[in-house]
Amino acid sequence: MMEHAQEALFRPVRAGNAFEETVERLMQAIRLGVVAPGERLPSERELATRLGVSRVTVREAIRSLQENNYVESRRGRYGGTFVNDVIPKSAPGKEFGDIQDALTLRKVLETGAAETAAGRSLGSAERRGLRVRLEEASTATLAEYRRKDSRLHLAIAEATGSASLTAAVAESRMRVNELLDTIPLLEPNLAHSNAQHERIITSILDGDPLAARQAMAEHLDGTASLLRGFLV
Amino acid sequence: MMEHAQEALFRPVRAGNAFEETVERLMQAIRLGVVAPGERLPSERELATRLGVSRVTVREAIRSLQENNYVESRRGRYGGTFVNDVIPKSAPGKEFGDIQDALTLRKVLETGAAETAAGRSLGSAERRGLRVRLEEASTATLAEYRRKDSRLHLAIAEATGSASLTAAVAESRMRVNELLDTIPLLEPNLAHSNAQHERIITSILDGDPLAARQAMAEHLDGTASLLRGFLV
DNA sequence: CTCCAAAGGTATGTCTGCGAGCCATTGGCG
DNA sequence: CGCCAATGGCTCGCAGACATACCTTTGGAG
Repeated sequence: MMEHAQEALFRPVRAGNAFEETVERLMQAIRLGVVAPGERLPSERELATRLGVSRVTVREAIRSLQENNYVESRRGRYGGTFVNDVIPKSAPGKEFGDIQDALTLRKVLETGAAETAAGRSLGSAERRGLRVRLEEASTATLAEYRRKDSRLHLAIAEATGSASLTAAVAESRMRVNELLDTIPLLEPNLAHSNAQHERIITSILDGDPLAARQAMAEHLDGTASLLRGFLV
Repeated sequence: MMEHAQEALFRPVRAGNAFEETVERLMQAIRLGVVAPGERLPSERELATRLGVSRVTVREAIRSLQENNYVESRRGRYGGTFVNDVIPKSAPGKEFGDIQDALTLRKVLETGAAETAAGRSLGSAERRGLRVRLEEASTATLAEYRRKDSRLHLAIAEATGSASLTAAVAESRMRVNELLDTIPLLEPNLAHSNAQHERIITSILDGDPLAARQAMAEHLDGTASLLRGFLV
């Protein structure tokens, strides 16, 4: 019997209870900037359907976000639940192994995504989308940088055309962002990242898979060593 | 709001109910060969703890496996639930998009795993483990090939030292194996695969990440085009 | 030969989460 | 100005899953 593989297969079947998991998803959407401050979340009924949980559970999750001031709800037609400008909260301490694990998975997923995206023939909408996200990230302030950065990286994952790869990247980024939130974000890092983003997107749009992979790998190694330096 | 990214974030929070998910996990362990025919599953109490479900749920899952003749249970000390020799069941029809999605994710994960494993300094136990799995796969009969093949690929994922990457590979393989079970497995494919496995493992043991990635990519492309040919 | 630890088999009461329905509020449209 | 569609707010009963406890079987150790 393969002892090590069992750890993967016999891990817990549920990430948590439905409520906690729902909170986590909504937090992801907010922290990754998929729903930006001022924008509206899908309606409770729609979220319940899409997340596969009851509306009661969705409401409990939203209530807890309200209590932490992440969102505000308004009733009536054209009402809804709107995202506030939020202060990212810091994560609890992590083990070295966890960090290494998260970074390993991220590198595999994101370099693979960049290579795959570069190897596809992208539609004009996708090409435009990538350029827009790049522009957004490059003009972002320190406060909004993490969110804009995530949007760009998610856009790259989407450009692979694989929904499950996009989901995996989103989850992976969430894990890594928790770690990144605990360390300072400095202007020089930001400028450096922007230059790397530029290379990555250019390589993808030029249809150069190897260059895209290489550029993404360097980009990720930057933040990875930053993380290891600060947290270990 | 990023419409496409929402599809990933707002996907259902639970893969299914606890019972179905538990059945799925046990099936994975059996179909991937992590627990081989004749071997014993962990005890019900242990599975309940590790999977994070109640023993009642574990028992219901095991019962349904018994009814489908995948396992047999024996009472008493040194009893337990033992894996039978099973006939792989065929999967229901899939959409082309699903196939593409599964193959894209698999390629990203497994080429990344091969490269990462080759870039690490492996312990002697890990090196030996890889050689053993390679040997097992190369001497496998047609009937046991899929299982031995999966064991080898999982061993490569484990060699990255990343538990979450291993879990992702296991899940990905499960998806792809469902598809592979619907198409014939031929001797020539098998011989070809063995040669490729040899190259992959040699590259990993030699510490040559690029060669490992390259060899894995070619290996996966082989079955990928086979699949596309048969299923589309 | 006896004991007993460890495994599967069974039963019960509790609680979470779900479904479904209804209420309250709001702002645009006719 | 009144209607009404779409949204959040609320309640109640049911089904699934859980924790816990106890029973039954088995085979090795003493």
